[in-house]
Amino acid sequence: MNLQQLRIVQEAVRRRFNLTEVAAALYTSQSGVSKHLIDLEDELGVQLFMRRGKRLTGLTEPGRELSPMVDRLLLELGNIRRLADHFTQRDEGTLRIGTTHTQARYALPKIIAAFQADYPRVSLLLHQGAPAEIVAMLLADEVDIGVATEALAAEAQLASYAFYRWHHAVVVPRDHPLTRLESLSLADLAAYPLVTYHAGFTGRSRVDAAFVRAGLSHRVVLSALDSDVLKAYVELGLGIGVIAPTAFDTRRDSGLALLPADHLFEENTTVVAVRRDRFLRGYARDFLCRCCPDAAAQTHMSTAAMPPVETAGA
Amino acid sequence: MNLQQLRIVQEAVRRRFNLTEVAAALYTSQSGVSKHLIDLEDELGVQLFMRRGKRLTGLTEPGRELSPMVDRLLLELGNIRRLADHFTQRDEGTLRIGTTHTQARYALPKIIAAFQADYPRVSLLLHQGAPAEIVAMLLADEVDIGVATEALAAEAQLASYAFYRWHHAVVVPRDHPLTRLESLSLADLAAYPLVTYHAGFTGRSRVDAAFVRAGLSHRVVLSALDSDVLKAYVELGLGIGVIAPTAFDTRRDSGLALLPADHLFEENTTVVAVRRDRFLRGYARDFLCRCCPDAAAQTHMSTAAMPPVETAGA
DNA sequence: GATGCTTACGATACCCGTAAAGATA
DNA sequence: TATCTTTACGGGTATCGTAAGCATC
Repeated sequence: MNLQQLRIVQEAVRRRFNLTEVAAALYTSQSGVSKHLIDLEDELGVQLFMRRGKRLTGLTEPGRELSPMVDRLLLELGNIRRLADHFTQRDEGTLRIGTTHTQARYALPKIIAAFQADYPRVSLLLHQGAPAEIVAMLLADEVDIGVATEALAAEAQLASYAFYRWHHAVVVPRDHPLTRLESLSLADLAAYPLVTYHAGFTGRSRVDAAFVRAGLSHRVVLSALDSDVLKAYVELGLGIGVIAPTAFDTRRDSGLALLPADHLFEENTTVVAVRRDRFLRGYARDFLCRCCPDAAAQTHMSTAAMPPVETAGA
Repeated sequence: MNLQQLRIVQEAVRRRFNLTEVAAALYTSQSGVSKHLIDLEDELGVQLFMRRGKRLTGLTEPGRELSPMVDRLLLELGNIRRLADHFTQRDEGTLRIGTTHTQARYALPKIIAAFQADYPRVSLLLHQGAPAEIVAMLLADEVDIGVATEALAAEAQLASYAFYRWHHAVVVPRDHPLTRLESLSLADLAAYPLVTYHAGFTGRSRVDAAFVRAGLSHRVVLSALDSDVLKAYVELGLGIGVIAPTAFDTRRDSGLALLPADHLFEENTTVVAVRRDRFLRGYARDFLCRCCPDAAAQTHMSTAAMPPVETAGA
């Protein structure tokens, strides 16, 4: 049994059992890949992959149980590699951030600019996606850090930290009747068609929940996943917008008015999350701390108690 | 980087950096061990071991952080091996149990006999030790299962399950004045010299706590770690015994009388524990379930290993 | 016929063990 | 001096890649 064999198992699962792809991904020959898998199955004495003729089609039951073990083992291998890099190339490397449009466009730029200034030798990679995709990216080790309002905090494998808290706000064309009200009520809003986020994005669930709780029925005439699109349609008069106020720029959005609605919708918390069992390079940890000062405490490091060096032998 | 190098790192830490011993333990040459460590440090670009001249004396800071990662990685490697054995040699192998004298002598025999009858091809290994040693054995992967009343439940890395609950009882010579009392009080006991367990054994802390709480001072004239020794001294008239009632055998201990004292001391729970992140072979899991029926739920298996401790956002 | 897996085979690199040398206590 | 680690060197083996052979779709 060796590490390359385990890497191949993992990659085979990820690539849906196409060994040609696996070989390409691992920069090796597919004949070697094939042999390694057969050797491993031989050594373990268990068939891990189901086959239809020569082609692999899936995992056997032992294979299904083995797969997460392999993942954890290789994750730990990555931790070792990262730990070494952490000490040798202190401020050099890559930081991969998975985030939603709204965060990438409005919440992160300031932090990223400051971070880049302090770590000029770190290249940043922004992977944009839906919250559920960000969770998947974190779990598959495709990004180091995830930022979103939804989905992250619910995943037990992730440690998430509060980035900022906010309430939805209402955006309307500058001359809209709602701008003349002293204070908004949900009933006022329900009278108009709404324009807001897709389900699963940027706190959409909170928006719906508020109306349901008030016994009002609202009509979402258009839902989209990014705030810019929403604002564009509000400007066209399609409906009134319910968006994250971070996404409102007084200067740029001069054709629109932002009406606070803190009292109407439940609070949202945008969080930054990392895989619990993954070692974070120094600069990655710093990035996390810049977003969430209260994350300074954690940092995973040596959580698992060192085996007592002393009582072992004799 | 390869698995052998990591095994060597782990063994070097356990053997306190004596590479000659490491080589012996891993059935290889010490020159190879030395080279592997140097190669690994080269590849990682970090010195892992502190050296005085040529001798290794300890871990550097990177080494200290790396060590637990290596342990987790190799634990996972063991899980893979065990999983394979689980499927190939279903009811064949070894079961290593770490336990205290009292459990080995009185609580386990019946279960072990039944187990052995059902799994004739499994060899059992009883490692006897103090509760703290049992914890160390579990963490160092020297035993599969631990049984004790103390120490186990307090360790976050272990999952422990209630085996049985009990209260301390009093043992006295057959004709002792205490046998004539309707019911015992702590004050009655405090009048005599006591014979009971060592600190850290079989609920000793509960015994002391009871007297302290009652504002009484008790004198332990002899403490020992096994119940048989205690009973012998009680029989000699050295003092009255406070022991686990499991350890009393009406026929064999005919020179003694057992006086219940459920109302005097707090309840103890003897537990069976396993390392959380360790895969249990089928028969090992069965043994656990025979002791603790409510352990049937757990079993680690495909449940993404819960990383130790730390919670964060919500 | 295109794609994908396995087998065969030769070159390379890696790993191990013996032996000798160097360092430490 | 005895113990321990490193370096040197040679033999064996495992790994890898190319190429050919087959199965699947």
